[in-house]
Amino acid sequence: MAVPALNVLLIEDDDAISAPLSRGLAREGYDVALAVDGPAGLAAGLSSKVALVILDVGLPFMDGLEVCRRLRAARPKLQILLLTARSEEVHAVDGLDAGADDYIAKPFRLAELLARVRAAARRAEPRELTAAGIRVDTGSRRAFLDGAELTLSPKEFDLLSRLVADAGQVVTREQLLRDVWETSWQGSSRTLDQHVSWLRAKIGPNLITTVRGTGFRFRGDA
Amino acid sequence: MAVPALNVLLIEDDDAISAPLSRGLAREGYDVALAVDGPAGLAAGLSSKVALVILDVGLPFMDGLEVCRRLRAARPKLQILLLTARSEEVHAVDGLDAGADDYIAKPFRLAELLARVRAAARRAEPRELTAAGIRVDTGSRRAFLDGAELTLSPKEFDLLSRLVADAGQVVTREQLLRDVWETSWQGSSRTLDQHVSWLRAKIGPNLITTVRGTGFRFRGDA
DNA sequence: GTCGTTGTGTCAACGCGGTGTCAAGGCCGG
DNA sequence: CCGGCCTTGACACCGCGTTGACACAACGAC
Repeated sequence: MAVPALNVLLIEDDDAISAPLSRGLAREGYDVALAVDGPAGLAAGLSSKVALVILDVGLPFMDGLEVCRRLRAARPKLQILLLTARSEEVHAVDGLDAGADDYIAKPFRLAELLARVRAAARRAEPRELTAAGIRVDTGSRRAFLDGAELTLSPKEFDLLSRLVADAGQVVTREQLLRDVWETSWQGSSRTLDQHVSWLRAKIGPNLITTVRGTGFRFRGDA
Repeated sequence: MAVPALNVLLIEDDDAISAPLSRGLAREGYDVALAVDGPAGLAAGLSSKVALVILDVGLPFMDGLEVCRRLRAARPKLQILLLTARSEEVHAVDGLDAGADDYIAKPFRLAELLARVRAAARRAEPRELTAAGIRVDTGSRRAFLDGAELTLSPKEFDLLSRLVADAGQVVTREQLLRDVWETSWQGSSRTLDQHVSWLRAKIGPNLITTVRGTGFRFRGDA
């Protein structure tokens, strides 16, 4: 399902936790960045590229709750998932007050955390993507070209969404296969090219440009 | 979101809880009112504008349970969601006895509360849903097509309600099975398709669109 | 420039699987 | 016992994804 390589920021000083976690997240297809103390995490989290933050409450130099509060103040729609050292120590109230969207108590199972992250990621996904005359509405799964609705197959829709989500940037074949096809099999296959071809037939040949040896790029606004 | 500006009343004296909560609710698109003690909450809750109440049991001047009882007596169909200080203190029995529709124990996760609210909102009070010539009155469980009443079976009505509630949006098969059938079994079954087929026979084939591989979408425009 | 190599565009064909619908059967309340 | 209502299996349809084949464009070596 077209999860467009969501940027996740992990703020955690304990390597024993952050290492397996970021590995697991990467395996699920997220783009993971790591910060190891409060101020660094806060700075990184202010970047609009980050859509989801996993935040430990116990951090050097700046309390996690404080980081949470500041992040929330600056970015109301950011998804913040709090890791609490023990469920007793930090009450839900504190987390709520700080503006966290969800929290999970250590020790936690990796699978559960990933499930929570998936849920948060769904909430974080933008409902509408727009670039170069194309509008993609993920809620209704409809796409428009200059206001006129396009009739797209499921895969075509997912592919277009993925490309438009990173409009102006190159999306590699591997990313596309991973996000749209959910297979990391990178055997040579014409499938991807075929779908790109079909898309071009429907939206015109100028919006998707081939980046030879790498992938494709959707036209950034202009 | 799915619910068009549902009026929610939050009765909570602790600012540390009410502040983030009302922020979270507002972010989800609800119209939130706040009352900080029992009598005020009761008064506000009697207004027919309010469709859903989130009620803390520990309140100044009047016990939350008492507020709940009185609200229930006056408005049988009002959705009441109880916040209990700790799961041990107030038993489910008390809450149910007082007439609450759901209750949730502190500490709770914001995401979970919001999910419960969504569920309650879906059940909430004589709501009239309208889209594309269809009018659904969930109070009397009657549906109309261009003013003419439809004769629908219970499941057909539930299905139509669910689709119209998210008119313009794709409702996945999983969501429909969960919300209409309340089973999370996602075994392949033709049941859902059969009901959609029957619905189409009664309201015409153009209002419900199949979104292949995902679910169905009810026509969004008026 | 020419050639060879590698990556890409696209056509056509195939087969799978999601969906629409009929019909049979079961459950339940009147 | 009858009549709605829901479920389920069966079956056909057809949209859709996949794949192989082939032409061709891009690029490097010379």
